[in-house]
Amino acid sequence: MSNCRQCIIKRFNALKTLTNDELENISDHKTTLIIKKGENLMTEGNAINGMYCIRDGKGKLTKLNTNGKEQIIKFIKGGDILGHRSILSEELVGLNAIALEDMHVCFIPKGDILDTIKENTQFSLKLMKNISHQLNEANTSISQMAQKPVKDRLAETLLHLEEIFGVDNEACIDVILTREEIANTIGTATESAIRLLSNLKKDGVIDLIGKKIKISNKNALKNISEGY
Amino acid sequence: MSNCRQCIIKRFNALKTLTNDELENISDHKTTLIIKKGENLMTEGNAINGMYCIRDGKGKLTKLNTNGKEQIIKFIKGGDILGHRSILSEELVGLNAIALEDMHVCFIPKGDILDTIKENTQFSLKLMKNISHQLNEANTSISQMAQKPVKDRLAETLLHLEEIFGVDNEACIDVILTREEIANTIGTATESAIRLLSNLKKDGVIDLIGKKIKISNKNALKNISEGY
DNA sequence: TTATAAAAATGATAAAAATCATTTAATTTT
DNA sequence: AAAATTAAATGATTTTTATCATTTTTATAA
Repeated sequence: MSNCRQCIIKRFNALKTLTNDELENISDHKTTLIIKKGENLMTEGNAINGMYCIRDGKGKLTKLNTNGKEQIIKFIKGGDILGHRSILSEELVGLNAIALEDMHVCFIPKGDILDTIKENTQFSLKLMKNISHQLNEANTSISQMAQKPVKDRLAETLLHLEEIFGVDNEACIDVILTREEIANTIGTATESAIRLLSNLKKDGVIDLIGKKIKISNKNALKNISEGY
Repeated sequence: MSNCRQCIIKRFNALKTLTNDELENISDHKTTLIIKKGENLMTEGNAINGMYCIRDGKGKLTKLNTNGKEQIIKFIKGGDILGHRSILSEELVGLNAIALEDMHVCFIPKGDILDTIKENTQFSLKLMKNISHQLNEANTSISQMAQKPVKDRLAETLLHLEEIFGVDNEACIDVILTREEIANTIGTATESAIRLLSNLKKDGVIDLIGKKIKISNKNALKNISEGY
């Protein structure tokens, strides 16, 4: 089992503020797990007794609506932390975390997280910064969901996906999503998402190579996302 | 100028964790201000150098969309704190805070907040809890905006408004909003909001008394908000 | 109080988006 | 590799929601 001190993924999150002693302690208590594609790491409505740190793999955070439809709230990848929101608010988990591909994840017990918060102000501040930033993003999302038409939201989402996951060696957005998942991200019907993707392709703004999407005219896409 | 130790509004927020010494210190540094109806307490995109604690008065947190439309993200009232998200994430203010009626507000400089975070773990934890809770609410909001029809969102919003602001002596929701503001909360056109309110009245679910709204059949409204 | 402006209400119409139905293509399974 | 399943694409249609136009009501100012 690997040691947290050697782990380089932590430099992307609040765990980078930990002292060597704190890291040793967490190393001793952490467990590592493999989440296979399609499996749940966290489930909405459940209690949680620790925080997850994603080592690698991509995933989605979703919410199940009353009508049974999935809403994708956020995408996750290596370096992201999960579960801290629930621990800090002392509420049940609010979102499902589902692997889009096999993931390697470390689990750190709640007690260690709370102890570290009490001892290490820098860690506290980084956690707060993380959640505060997420809150700001969520507020922006609400506004866009409420006021932008579906086409604009699709453009926005494609730009966002490229920003998060980067591009592969063929310049395609480096994540594989079904059309349904894209629809569930922008909050529309699958057929509408498919149609709008086809239109963007016809207009030369994107390229569709199987399930992969390549942004071929980023400026045009930005304009569309802003309603032009 | 009043003293924070005597202030009872703080029992509704993170400031209740402060020691007497900390309260004295903040009392010395705080300023009190009156925000008249319609005025801004915070403005989107601005820097902020402190945290606000609302003593009384009601307000709205809004975001201006690219098309110039206002989206109401959240309602605020006495006991709520503002600006801490921006301080903690070290980002610009994300929302406008606008008074719906005259407000009394205290301003606490950023330095005092950050000092207190470092000294008082309970205060830190309460702040984190506050933001974590807000993040959870925001995520729920995204999901509902994306997937619920306008009618359901209106029902949801009316229930939410009653929960936040309570009712007056005539059992009306105790806040005065224009139809446009209601529309900007649920993310629809003003005319649509008006029409749906009229329908709810016709169906005997609510009562419209001038600008005041009375929920006359809460169960029916709950069912509507859940899509039945 | 009357004039003026702003907000609310309502009808008619247009645009956006969802749903249903079917076909085509891509994956999986046998 | 063929069959079966699932996902993607596309057309036709309906539903939802927005926009435009106008009237009525309410609030504000002269």
